[in-house]
Amino acid sequence: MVIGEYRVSLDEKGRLLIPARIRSDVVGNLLIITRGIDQCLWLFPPEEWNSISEKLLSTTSIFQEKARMMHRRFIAPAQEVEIDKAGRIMVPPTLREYGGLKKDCIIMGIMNHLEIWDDEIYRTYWSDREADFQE
Amino acid sequence: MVIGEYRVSLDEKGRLLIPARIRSDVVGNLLIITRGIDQCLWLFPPEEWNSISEKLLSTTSIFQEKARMMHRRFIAPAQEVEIDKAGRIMVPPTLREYGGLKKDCIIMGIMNHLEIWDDEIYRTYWSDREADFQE
DNA sequence: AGGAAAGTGGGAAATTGTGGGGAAAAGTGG
DNA sequence: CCACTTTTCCCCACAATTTCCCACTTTCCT
Repeated sequence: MVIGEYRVSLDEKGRLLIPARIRSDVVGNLLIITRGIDQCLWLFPPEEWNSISEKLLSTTSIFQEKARMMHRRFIAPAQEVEIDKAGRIMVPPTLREYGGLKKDCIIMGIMNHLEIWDDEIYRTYWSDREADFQE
Repeated sequence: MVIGEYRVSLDEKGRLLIPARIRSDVVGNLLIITRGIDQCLWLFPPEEWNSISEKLLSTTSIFQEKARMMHRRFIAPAQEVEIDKAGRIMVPPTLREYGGLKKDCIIMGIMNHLEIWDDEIYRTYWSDREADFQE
């Protein structure tokens, strides 16, 4: 039950502060981070992630083309990250690259997950869509 | 229960480091490596491999075309590899060639198996698919 | 204004990753 | 069968990264 959108920044060590407002709504200090759709990163609480990944894995086999694709796209890039004592997470390098994260980022809560965007990419996302949104 | 995607590189001796994050989720220090689908290599823990290979072998006979194909494709190329004290495996030359592994590779955990890709080939894999993925 | 909480940065130890030497084993050719 | 080359294995030393921790600054709240 997390909502809100915040401006955050990656430090030189690749750490990203989860704003206190969001943090207080996260249960443990563990999150699963993976690639989202539209060049952003998704963060899930472990239980949420388990139900998603189980769904993806249970019904499918590595001998099916589509299943392999889904596994590679969502399961493989996922990593467990811990919120440190200062309330930061370390964004893994491969995901930092997928998300195109530079320094300035946006983190937002959307009920049962969080999204991290590169600030510039997020702006572009909206400027590309604001037009078709007007109908 | 292995997930994560990491940038790794083959050294001149054909050795490939299994990142510590993945290693800690692998039970013993033995893995079975074989050809995967889509020009990557698959790595299984021994028990997982046993159940897969048994399934492939038990239900089929060498007098069936498809069975012979599966055996030659997955069973025959399989080799046991050991994780050495420095956490590396030695990728057998034939498999290295099959996977098109040059220097820069990607290793990823997909719950009960690992995949190794040549970095460039993996990029191509996605650039070929990103389009149909958008549904 | 003052105290508490939130955010920021960086030092240093511990762990992880990298490369390579050299002995042993395997492969090759006469 | 022996000499020679190549590959593999085992080990160590160094480099890089990560982790852990602490101290300082800024913001928020009363």
